[in-house]
Amino acid sequence: MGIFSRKTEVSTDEQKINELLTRGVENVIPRELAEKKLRSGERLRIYWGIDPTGTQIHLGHTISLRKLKAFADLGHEAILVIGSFTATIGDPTGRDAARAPLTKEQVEENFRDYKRQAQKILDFRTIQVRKNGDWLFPLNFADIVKLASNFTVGQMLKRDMFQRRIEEDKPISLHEFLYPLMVGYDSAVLDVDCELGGSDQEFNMLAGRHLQQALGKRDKFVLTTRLIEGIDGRKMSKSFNNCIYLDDAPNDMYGKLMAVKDELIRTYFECLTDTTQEAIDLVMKFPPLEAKHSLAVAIVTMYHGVAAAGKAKENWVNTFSKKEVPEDVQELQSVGSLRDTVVKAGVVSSNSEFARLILAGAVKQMGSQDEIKIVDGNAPAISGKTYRIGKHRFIKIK
RNA sequence: GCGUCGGUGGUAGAGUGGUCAAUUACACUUGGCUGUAAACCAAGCGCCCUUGCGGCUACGUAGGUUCGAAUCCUACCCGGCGCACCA
Repeated sequence: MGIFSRKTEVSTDEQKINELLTRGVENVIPRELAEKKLRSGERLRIYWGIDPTGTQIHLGHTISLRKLKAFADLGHEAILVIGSFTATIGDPTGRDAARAPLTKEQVEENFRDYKRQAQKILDFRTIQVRKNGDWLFPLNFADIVKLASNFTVGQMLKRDMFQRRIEEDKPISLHEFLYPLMVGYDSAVLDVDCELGGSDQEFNMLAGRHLQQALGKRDKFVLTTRLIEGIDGRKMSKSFNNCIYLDDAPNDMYGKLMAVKDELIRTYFECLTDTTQEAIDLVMKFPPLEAKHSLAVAIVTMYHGVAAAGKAKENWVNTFSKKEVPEDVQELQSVGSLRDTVVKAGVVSSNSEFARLILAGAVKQMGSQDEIKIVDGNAPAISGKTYRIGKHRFIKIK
């Protein structure tokens, strides 16, 4: 632990503590314990666990990442736990049973990639990284039985996800009961004061609190971060395809942020940026379009810098407000007809799909003044011309 | 192990011998209206082409019955529930 210990001053600034426990936060359990610990001036040990499954970090994940950083910034001991063991077990939800166990090398590689993305938020010089395989792999069956004896089936079944699955006659695999055990053991081994996680992890984290108590370790509090909605208002999730990724290019990130529902602007500001409450209140008085521009600029700046954000805004205004051709049009080599060119490049998924788009009047050739609607499905791809398909797809023929 | 119910398109969930490329809802795509969006309205939503009341492939997997099967039969795989088991 060497370099992390000592000489770090722990801040007990009331306002900072308050912000820490409220902004982007879903729940703090138990709240009194959290407040007491944070005010004590003691250096707390806090951790957040991730699965090294090759995740593309999206804005939803950044709430926890940023929270971890906030703890570190206050002078606490922040630990990032990589689920190197859990990743080799398979999908805890049982949904994707065929998920292949990851090898050690894959875990390493995935984490490198994760770190590359997370670095945009975390300063790894002030964050410890631990792998839960270090203490989970050595456990034998007897150890596991002993651990399991700390829980009752009733406790496990209380989890509402299980309740729902029982009601719906959906399967619950036995190993799903072991998952909270593993997660809980992490916090017992690390003997932490606090665990962070998405609110979907609340049950697992509380299992850890229980286990830690049962094993006579520190009294841990749990802080769940909010699950943020994606562009369309549903939970941000890869399966809904409504995520904004840290790896998104500035223009994409900007475009996606502009597509966010108006009602989410304030939430995004509060959970995803450091903009002060007063500034947010001020921005929210703007017309929605402008408020959203502010949001987009703020977030793109965080991950790509001011210059890129400015350019992204300009590009967006040009293409969508002024209906000009975006600067980064995809250029395609013509292979004869427009259909073949565009299908071959994967811009349109199939010939049938292209035919439908033609029928719907979605395919247009851009001119300096007007757009010409293309009605002939066999129209050639004319060199030098730019075509627009629907609202968002632009291609230029070389 | 026995019994029983079930496995359908991105999801939920209809359909129980022909009229089923499969009702419907959500999601998605596109057009209209807008502020880019949302909401709303409309169309589309397996693939292929010589675009036709066209061909091909699809309702867990493999066979079978039939002029014809998502629908019936057989085997297998997977799941729920009940019974049994209580080491």
